[in-house]
Amino acid sequence: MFTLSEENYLKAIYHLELVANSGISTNAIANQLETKASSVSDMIKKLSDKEVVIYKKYKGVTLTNLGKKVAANIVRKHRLWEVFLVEKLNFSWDEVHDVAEQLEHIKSPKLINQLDALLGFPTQDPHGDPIPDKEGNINVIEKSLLSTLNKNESAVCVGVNDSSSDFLQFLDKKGITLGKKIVVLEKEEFDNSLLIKIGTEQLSISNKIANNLYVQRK
Amino acid sequence: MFTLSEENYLKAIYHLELVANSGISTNAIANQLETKASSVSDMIKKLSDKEVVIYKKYKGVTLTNLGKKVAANIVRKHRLWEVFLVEKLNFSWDEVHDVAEQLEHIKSPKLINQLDALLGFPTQDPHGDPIPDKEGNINVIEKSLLSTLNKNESAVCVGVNDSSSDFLQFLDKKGITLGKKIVVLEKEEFDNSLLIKIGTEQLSISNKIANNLYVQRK
DNA sequence: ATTAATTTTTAGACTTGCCTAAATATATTT
DNA sequence: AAATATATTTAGGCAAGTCTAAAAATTAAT
Repeated sequence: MFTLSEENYLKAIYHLELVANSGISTNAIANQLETKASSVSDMIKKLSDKEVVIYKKYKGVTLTNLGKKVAANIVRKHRLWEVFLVEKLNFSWDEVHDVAEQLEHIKSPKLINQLDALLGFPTQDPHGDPIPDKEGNINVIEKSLLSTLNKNESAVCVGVNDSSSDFLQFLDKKGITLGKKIVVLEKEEFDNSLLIKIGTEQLSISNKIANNLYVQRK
Repeated sequence: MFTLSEENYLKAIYHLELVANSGISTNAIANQLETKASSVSDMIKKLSDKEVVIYKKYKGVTLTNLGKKVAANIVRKHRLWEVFLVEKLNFSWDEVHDVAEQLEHIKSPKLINQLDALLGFPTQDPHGDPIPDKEGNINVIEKSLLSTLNKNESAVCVGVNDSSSDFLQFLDKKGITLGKKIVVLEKEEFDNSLLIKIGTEQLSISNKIANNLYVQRK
């Protein structure tokens, strides 16, 4: 069994490994968890004793298969709860993260299995992120950043890279929701902004926005 | 804001106050929480500093109005989650306690309000216990222990005094559920056991059982 | 290939919440 | 009312998880 703190470390390492190619540094974890490298060093020893990470001093850390499974299960719970909050309790997608952050630590296999069933076995959370199955496997869908599209290409919104309230509320305000079709009408060389058609609307989208919105080419 | 441990102490004191008439002793709390009196002494000082209990050394402890409100809110959350587990996730009434014990500590007013609405604003949990409202008020219903009924009296099951799995599963096995009508056919002087009619069945009920089942006289 | 800069680890301390053992206060007997 | 028993508090210590500051290792730069 893992403490709340251990679970948070495992989750952080799990997320960092998805984008990293080598071992995860103490500093990277400290940064992710808003804590200090010295605290991370301490905790990594405990996790290493529990055989969920491989740790060589000064060489960064890697999840073991067990560690990956434990971490994926926490992510699974987090994302299922997010779906629950949106689908059943009328939360909007910018309100779910903090609550799911608490709910993900509830320990009850039956609870999470029944929740999964209640929600109809969803495969994605409200932000388009994949929900790991019971074994921790995720179904990776092909997606690209909106910023990589060329003029006249069309695509469908499938996810966000930034889940901050500010960004999500901005998308709401502009009527950009998952599943919506986008066509790139113009691509401005100067500032890499895009003119897009979304529904019947035309919108100008800054590069920063386009770098945080995932689409699937159509 | 209160820590998990502080919340558990407040809840324990709240439950003890419901059946006590004077201040709650250190030992009573220690007993309820399966901890030591010395630990309770420590914690009570913290709770006193936070103005949720009144504490005079050696004189027991009492919840302040703030303390009552905080405690009632935890109980509210616990019982709403129990309803959720039974109504939405197909838990049986003997499986809900431990999970609700975790869920009651989740901090999100919106979550609990929306959950309340999803469940249709229930006033009782699966064991017949009242769910405090947002202000901490509870709707006390008139109820008696089955053991207090006399021969030929009839009543309806409305709650349990013991929520242990063993007892609840026993009731399931005998087909005794909340809402069922009971008639006392015989009362045995020797061992205080009862012969009751429940539905079309006749059942012999020991005094211990009758002392743990609440009914409403009809 | 040394030196300098950065990263990581260690050492020591702090807080929370718990414990045991001892001291003190209250309650109960006689 | 003194003596005994019980309840409560205090004192000191321990584990988890964090921190700061210093030491050690690694990486980068000259």
